[in-house]
Amino acid sequence: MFSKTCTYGIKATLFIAQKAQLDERVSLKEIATAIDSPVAFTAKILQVLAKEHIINSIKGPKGGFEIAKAQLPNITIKQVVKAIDGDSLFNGCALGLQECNEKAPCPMHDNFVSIRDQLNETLASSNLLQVAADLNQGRTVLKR
Amino acid sequence: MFSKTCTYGIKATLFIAQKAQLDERVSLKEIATAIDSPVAFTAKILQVLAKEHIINSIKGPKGGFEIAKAQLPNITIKQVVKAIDGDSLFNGCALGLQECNEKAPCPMHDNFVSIRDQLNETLASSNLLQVAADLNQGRTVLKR
DNA sequence: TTAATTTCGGATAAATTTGTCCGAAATAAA
DNA sequence: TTTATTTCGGACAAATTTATCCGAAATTAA
Ligand code: FES
Ligand code: FES
Repeated sequence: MFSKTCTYGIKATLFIAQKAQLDERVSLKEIATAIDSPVAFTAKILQVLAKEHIINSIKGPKGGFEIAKAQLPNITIKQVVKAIDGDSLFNGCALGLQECNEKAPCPMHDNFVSIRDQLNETLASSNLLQVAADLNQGRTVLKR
Repeated sequence: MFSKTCTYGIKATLFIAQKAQLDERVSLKEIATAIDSPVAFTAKILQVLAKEHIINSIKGPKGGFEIAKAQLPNITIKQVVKAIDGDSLFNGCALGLQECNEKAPCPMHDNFVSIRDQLNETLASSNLLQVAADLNQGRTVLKR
C-alpha cells in the first residue's frame, strides 16, 4: 500500500506531532528511536518533509524537528503520503495503466474507484491533532 | 497498491480468462503482447500462477496457458494477488508494524480497517467470468 | 525417429528502493 | 571566538524488485 519510506515518513510526522502537542521539539535520534527506524535514512525522509513544509527543521544545539502547534489540525496524512510516494495512489490506475481513464477503463476500474475514493477521503480528513491526541493518551502506538 | 509483478499477473490472468470464455488457449507471446509486458518476466509470473493452480500450462507445440471455462466463476482477483504479493495487503498493518493488532493499534488502524475490509470484499467477489465478459464486449481494456 | 514448438528452471543482470557514511553548514552556549 | 551539537547534502553500498538469457524438458507432428 505505502512504501517503506512512506511508513517511516508517516510515523515520524506523527511522533513529531505528538510532541508538538506538548510544545516539545525532537531530535533525529529521538525520532528514529521512537519509530524504530534507521537513523540516517530517517534523516533523508525528514529532509523531504521539511522541504514540503510539513515539518520544520532547526539546526544546531537544541535543534531538531517540530510542527507549529497551531498547524496540527491543518496537516493531513494524505499530504505526507503525497510528499513521499506521490499521488498515484490517489488517482492512478489499479493495474498501472498510464492514467486512470473513465472512457477506456481497465477491468478493475469500476470496483477500484470506490476504494480509491474512500482512501482519499480517509487520508485527507485525518489531521495530525486528532492523531497526536490518541498517541498522547496511549490509545495508539508507533512501534511494538 | 499492487507490485508491478502483481499487475502483470492480474492482467495475464484476465487475458487468459477472456480467451478461455471463447475456449481458446493462448501462448506466452500472445499474453505478453496483449498486456504489454516483458516476455521472459511474464513467463516467470505465469509459472507461479500455474503452481498455484490459478491457470493451467501446457508444454509443446499448440501448448500455452488456459483456464477451464467452468472454473472462471470460481477464481477471484484476490486469489491472484495473494499468490503473487502475499496477503499483507489484506490483513497487514498500514504502517508496517509486524502485525495488525486491535489491542495495540497503530494510529491509522481505525481509519484503515474499513478500507482494508472493502478491499477484501471487492477483490474476493470479483470473479473471472464477469471480468472476461466485460473484456470480450470491449467495455474494458488491458492496455492502451 | 526426427524436427519444431512451447513452457520450465536456473543463472545472471539491470533498475529501483532502502540504507550508510562522512564532511559541510548552521547555531547555541561557554 | 571557540567548541559542541545538530541537521544538510552528496557519494556510496546493500537489498529487493524487475527483467533477460539460455539450455533442458515436454509435447506435437511430420
Ligand atoms: S483505468 Fe484502471 S483504475 Fe481506472
Ligand atoms: S495496527 Fe496498523 S492497521 Fe491495524
